[in-house]
Amino acid sequence: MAGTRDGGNGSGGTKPVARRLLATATRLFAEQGYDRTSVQEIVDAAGVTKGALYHYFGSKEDLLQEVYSRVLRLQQERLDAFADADAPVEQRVREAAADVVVTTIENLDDASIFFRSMHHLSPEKNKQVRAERRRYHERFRALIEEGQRSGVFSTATPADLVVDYHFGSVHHLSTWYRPEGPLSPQQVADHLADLLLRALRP
Amino acid sequence: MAGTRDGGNGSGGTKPVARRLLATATRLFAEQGYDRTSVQEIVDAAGVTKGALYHYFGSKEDLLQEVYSRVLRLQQERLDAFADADAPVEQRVREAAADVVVTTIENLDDASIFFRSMHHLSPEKNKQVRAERRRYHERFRALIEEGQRSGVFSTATPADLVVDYHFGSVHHLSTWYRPEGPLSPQQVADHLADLLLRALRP
DNA sequence: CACGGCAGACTAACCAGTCGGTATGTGGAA
DNA sequence: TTCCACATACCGACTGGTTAGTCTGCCGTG
Repeated sequence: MAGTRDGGNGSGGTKPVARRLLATATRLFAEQGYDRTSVQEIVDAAGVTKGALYHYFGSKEDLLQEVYSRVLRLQQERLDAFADADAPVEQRVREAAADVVVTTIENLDDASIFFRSMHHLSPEKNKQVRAERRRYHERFRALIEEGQRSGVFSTATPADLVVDYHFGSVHHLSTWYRPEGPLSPQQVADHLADLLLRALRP
Repeated sequence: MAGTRDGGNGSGGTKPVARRLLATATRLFAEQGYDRTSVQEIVDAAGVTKGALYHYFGSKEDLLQEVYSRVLRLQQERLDAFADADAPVEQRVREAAADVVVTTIENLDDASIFFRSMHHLSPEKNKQVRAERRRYHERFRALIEEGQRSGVFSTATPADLVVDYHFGSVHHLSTWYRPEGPLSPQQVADHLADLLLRALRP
């Protein structure tokens, strides 16, 4: 039934038109929100028609989910790499905390869609996204707990709350960060990671 | 032209029906999002008809703006009170930081609407809301800067970023906080304020 | 009787998704 | 080489359904 439809598969060879459609949709969703963006607008901006869009994607919602899974995959991979590295906990946390800030800023459109439009997904897809998000959260929490057990981090705050505290600031980036501002992504990331580490000092 | 329309004025004597409509709309917007909630749903849930709603409000968007201005008014008042108090900076920051967490949790519906649906407002109204938010932000920043100047807070991070860091976590509350969870609003608030203060230690 | 408060049918606009049709490309048989 | 069969890629008019907002009129109260 799916024909050439591009479900939500791995990475590899997506067709140029499909890629352009997804990129255009991402931009428009970020600018105007999911509900305020019509399928017609997307195909017009991408220079094709509805026939093309529905040839590659099953529904408007599928476009949204594609954005999510791309972001989640990317960030999970990066977190795993930093967490598994061979370095002191303190440094691994700092690098992971800073990295998620940089990649979030570099994909600010995806991020703002992610945090603003998740509730537009159908219950099943929403559940799936939440599960992936939890996996990410747990991985980060484990890292904090490791530091707390080994005594380099304070145990004054439950690790769960610490993670939510930091990801709050990441979440918030799309609200206030502007590329034309005075701070580079890396500078912002270093500051935010520093705040986290300072808060965790015993 | 406005007749009995309730623009977006002060506090005082709003009619019961108008209050019920606003409360119902707030709940539905928080549950389903602004765009996914039809005016028909709101009036059905409130036990009236469209005639009543458009008698008291000029448009669906006006309902949204009412939610915003109520929250902003409340939080600005409280921040001013804490900031103007006669106490050491450290304590004033701690109390203000904790208070905004408590009041956000106590009005979690308003908060999630606020952070998720601001982009649904028309440009003018959006601008107005942003201006009020900036006022709030600046007040908080001034407090941090005062502490930095007097040496009780580290100057390692620009005050602006510190404010965004903390409000990120406040913003984020509506994503993860659940009333049935293990922590009371006050406990969460104390933890988050503590994290902020610990991060600011010189 | 005048008017605020509200009912509810109505309208004009819009939108996601469908579907029959067309163009382009590819591989194999004659 | 020519021609046919078939699939992929895409077009765009159309449909069924929904929505915000309007408008006419009723009804109880002062």
